[in-house]
Amino acid sequence: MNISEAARRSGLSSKTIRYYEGISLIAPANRSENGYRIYESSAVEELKFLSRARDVGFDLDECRQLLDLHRDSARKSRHARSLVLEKSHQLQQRIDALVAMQNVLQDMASRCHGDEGPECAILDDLASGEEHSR
Amino acid sequence: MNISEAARRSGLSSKTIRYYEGISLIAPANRSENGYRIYESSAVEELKFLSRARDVGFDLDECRQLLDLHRDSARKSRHARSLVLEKSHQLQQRIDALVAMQNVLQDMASRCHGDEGPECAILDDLASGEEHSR
DNA sequence: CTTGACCTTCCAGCTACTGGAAGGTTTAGA
DNA sequence: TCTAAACCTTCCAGTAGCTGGAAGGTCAAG
Repeated sequence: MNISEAARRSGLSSKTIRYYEGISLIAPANRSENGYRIYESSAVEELKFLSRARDVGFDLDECRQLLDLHRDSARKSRHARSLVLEKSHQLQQRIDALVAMQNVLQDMASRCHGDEGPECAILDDLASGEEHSR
Repeated sequence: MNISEAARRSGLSSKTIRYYEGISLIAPANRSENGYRIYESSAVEELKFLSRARDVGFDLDECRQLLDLHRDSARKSRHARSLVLEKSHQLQQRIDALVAMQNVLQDMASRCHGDEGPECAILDDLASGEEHSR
């Protein structure tokens, strides 16, 4: 199949597939006579794997490691597990940070009249660096 | 004061301050005879404002709008409020997405032995695209 | 007079793509 | 048979928000 069909089946864009090939995340696709890339369903499986790994938050370097494990029949599952736990921890930290930001925003909004006047708790807060009661 | 002192007081790096000047987020600093940038405390206040706005999740374009409002004595507080509510909404969406990812990771990790063997629920999930219980 | 800590400008690189230009190929239809 | 649409190719540039580093000027202390 051509690249657009592989894209459709994998959930990635054609651009992304070429990009992944460019950075050697996947093996170079075979080419047909006219120079078009050809994909087997096994290649599409790898693309799907990548798409899912990206979806749950892994960066491309981590995807590379996961793909290596996926391909390695002598792998040890603790390697995959440790990648997942580490990523889960990172996500939790990002979530905590975002929630903290959101609390500040909500607090600001709750104290701002939001009317036609210039008085504004939000701008005052940003200007003064006032502490917020969580 | 010199740039490093302004950096120390504002919580930004010298590099970042120069960058903000480069993209015209702040006015060009006056220069002393030797060409060094000089900062008044009023400039430091603007830098602090930016630092805080970045901290709660605003991107540089939004910071620019907030700074414009901050400087405008005829501003309307509903403009600031609407920026905050919109940002809050965006943060909530990002949080929801990250939480969903984290749930998937936790589920994967819970079903993976994480031992010396090759059998691995994580890699199987990524390979198969299996649905996860929430 | 040297050392170290500042300062300057400018250029490159980071992530993970995406958009677009310029051009070749294929296929369906008038 | 011509043409238009819809593919495909490569390559280059841009995105956000800095950060690192090179090459060089300045300044204060010892």
